[in-house]
Amino acid sequence: MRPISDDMRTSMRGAAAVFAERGFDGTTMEALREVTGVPTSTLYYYFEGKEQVLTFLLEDWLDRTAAAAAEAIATERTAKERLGDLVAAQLTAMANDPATCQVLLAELGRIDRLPHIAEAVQSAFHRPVAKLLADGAADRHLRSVDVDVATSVLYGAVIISGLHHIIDARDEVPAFDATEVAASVMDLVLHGLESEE
Amino acid sequence: MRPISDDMRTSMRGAAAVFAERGFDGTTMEALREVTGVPTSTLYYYFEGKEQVLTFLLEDWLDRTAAAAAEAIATERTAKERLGDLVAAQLTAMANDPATCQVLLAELGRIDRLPHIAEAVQSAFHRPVAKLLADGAADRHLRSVDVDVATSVLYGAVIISGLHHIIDARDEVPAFDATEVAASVMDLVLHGLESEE
DNA sequence: CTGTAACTTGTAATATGTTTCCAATACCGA
DNA sequence: TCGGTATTGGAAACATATTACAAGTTACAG
Repeated sequence: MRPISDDMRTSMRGAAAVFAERGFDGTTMEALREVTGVPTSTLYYYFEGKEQVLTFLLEDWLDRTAAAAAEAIATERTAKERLGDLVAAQLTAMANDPATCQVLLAELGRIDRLPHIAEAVQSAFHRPVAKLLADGAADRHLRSVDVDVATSVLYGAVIISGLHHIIDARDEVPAFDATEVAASVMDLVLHGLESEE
Repeated sequence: MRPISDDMRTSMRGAAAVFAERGFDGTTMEALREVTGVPTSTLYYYFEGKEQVLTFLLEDWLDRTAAAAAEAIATERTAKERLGDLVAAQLTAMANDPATCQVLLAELGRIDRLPHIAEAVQSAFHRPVAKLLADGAADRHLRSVDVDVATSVLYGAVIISGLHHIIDARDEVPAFDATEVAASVMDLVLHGLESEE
């Protein structure tokens, strides 16, 4: 893949929507040409094929999300509070780019064959959570739990809740109120389901 | 789609593994013929196309999972206990058929265009959970929470935890110890992350 | 200004794979 | 046996990804 200029990056914006709507195989290069305005030949000049167009979009979004996540947790607040901020940041990224996010989900099943994407998911979702869980155990605001289980649970909770709202919202952007959803999810994840009686 | 005989159902078993390994578009009808032993013409006689082969596999698995879920919650135990049983049943279904499960995840993003599948997911995952949450609020063993949020969170937690283990396990069947994973997930979901100090 | 290399795009060819069609054969109930 | 349905092989139609290539355009170093 050749280096992508900012112009090209902007042109490719709309491509995610096509993948989201029609699925990978339902998306023709012709459709990408139509929506981006970039001629097919040019697409092949920059990308090695259709799949690379897709992975470019995913990595681009994941990188931005990872940056937002890193920023969200780099404060002086308690680990518990920062965990809420992190979830809110992740959901905000989802709400603001529902199409890409939907496509990412569609690739989750074969993520083991897309090492770059798997790594980017780690950076944007798992690693920040793992860090906060460790911090939280240290500052005593969070229970000490199995980090692997907890990151999976939290990742699943965030991504599926977000996807649920995205599908409900059809094509609106932002697809949902990230702060509100984050608050609901965090309430559940922090306090659990069990009655305190 | 013509009615599928039990013989044919059995023949199609292996197909999910191909979809899981190569992805939908990477899977050729030729590969399906090879792995199932069913000639291409016959596949087209029964299914309207490649996509319908896939949705058949998903519905078949989801129907079985829904039945297992229904059975798991039809006991005299408390709602809290039955919730654990339900999660264990769902994870067992996943562990026993990792390929199909992986493919299901891969279709989650476009589930809004597969109404049958969406409905089957509701039956196998969301509705049983929703019922138990209501029961649990009634019998006071569970907190009264927003059902929509909680079902999404729980669904995400289960499916992503399961997928995580499936990917780790590569091709082993069962892919992981469902009882053990269910216990970890339930601990987290019931008690939450917050420290009780 | 000019030459060179990189960028961009249209057109045409090729390769792969899905899907349709149809005729031949096997199977099965009345 | 007869009539219909199920099953299958083979060929052909069709769509699309991908490659090849030539020609136009731009950026920029010298």
